[in-house]
Amino acid sequence: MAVAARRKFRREGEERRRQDLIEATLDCVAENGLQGATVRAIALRAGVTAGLIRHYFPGKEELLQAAYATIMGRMTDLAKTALATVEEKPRLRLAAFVGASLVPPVIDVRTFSLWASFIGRAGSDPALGVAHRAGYLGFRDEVETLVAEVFADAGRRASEGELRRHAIAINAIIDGLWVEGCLAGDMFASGELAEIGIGAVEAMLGLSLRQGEMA
Amino acid sequence: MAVAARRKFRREGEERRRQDLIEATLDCVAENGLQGATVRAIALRAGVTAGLIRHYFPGKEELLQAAYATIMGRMTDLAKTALATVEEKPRLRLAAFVGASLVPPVIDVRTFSLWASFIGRAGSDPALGVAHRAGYLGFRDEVETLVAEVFADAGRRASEGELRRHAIAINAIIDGLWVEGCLAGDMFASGELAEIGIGAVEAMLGLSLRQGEMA
DNA sequence: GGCGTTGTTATGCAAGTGTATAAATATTGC
DNA sequence: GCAATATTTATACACTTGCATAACAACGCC
Repeated sequence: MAVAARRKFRREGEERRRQDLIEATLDCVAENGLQGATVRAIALRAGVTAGLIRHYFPGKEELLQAAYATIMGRMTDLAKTALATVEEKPRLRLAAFVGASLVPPVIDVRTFSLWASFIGRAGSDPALGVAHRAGYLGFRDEVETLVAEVFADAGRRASEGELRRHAIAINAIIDGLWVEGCLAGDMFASGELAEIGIGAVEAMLGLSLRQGEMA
Repeated sequence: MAVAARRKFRREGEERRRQDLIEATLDCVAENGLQGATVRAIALRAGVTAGLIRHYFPGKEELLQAAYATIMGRMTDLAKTALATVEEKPRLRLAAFVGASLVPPVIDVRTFSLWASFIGRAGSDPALGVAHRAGYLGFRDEVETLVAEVFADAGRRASEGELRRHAIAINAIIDGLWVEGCLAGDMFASGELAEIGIGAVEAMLGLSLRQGEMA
């Protein structure tokens, strides 16, 4: 008798399974928004059955939080990688940072979809709002430090307020170009956004940031 | 006998009801994302029962599309209002436009929530992607025209490529500051973002845009 | 190689989903 | 007032959702 055979399976390490489930969740959210992230869809994509989710997470809510933490961490890491350039001179480092923020893998539709899906609820979900602020401020502080170094290197002085405003504006330029690059990357030539971003920052600071034309 | 009384109701004009339903939908989406926009939640907020939705829309999908079209139109209108300043001189008009884009009602958490909720699916939903592009390009063209007028007014010449790059960068500055203002408006003093935005655009164009200090 | 542990599947359930349909009543024209 | 109309409510249905539970089987240990 062909009785419905029970599905074969392998036991995976706990960390591996958790990671797989989180990754599957991110895939679902990226493709169909939070609505698409049902336990069954997630399980299907992770290659397990739905019930297993509750073996690794208290509930779907916690899985989503873990997924959000993961994507936030990943974005932060990307930003840090962009910051950790090998360049020595502050001006080159700033240029490298801006440029790296405006090409793949930072420019990425999937990441953008995830960001938008989660951040859309930052207005109503306090936890999300707080997380965004923390990430943004950390990021902006780094930019501000970088700008301060650039100014020092160029022998220019700037007040705290000026540094703050510059950091806010540079952040905004990067964010704005990032959104456009993610949403409609094909409208721009390869490297064009990076070029525009660096040019804009140069103009804003009144300094050349590239080698060969440095004052 | 206290038999369950049927609910009283009033007949509203067709257009009014449609608008109410759309507005209720936007409220639901803004507060709890697309997930929160269930027919019952929408109906409750609109003060009607769920079945009525299907009397005005073929299905929930169409209601959501109508809601998206509404918010897009509203954002476009706000942008147009910001563009339609009374200023005569191109430089003042550009400054007024940038400034108006960075204060309420353009800066608004609810609008941002709606934008993020819908745009998150622009990567997977072609219709959304196309709509975004159209809106963005229209917007950018306006900025480009404005920049061209500013240059002409200042007696400066710029190639098509330069104009394009300036428009892209100015757009990005506005968008980036807009996002921050919406997400964490309380981190900035009133009018600070507008000030930063105008200052950044001035630096990028190498021109003063305000009265009294014009070259 | 048998056996306990527990990761995993399978099944079931109550609540919520969008939609279809019929009944009821507010409104209009006479 | 009264009948006709179609807006609105009420109810039902099939399906999906997250979660609970029990059966099962893969792996480690002796």
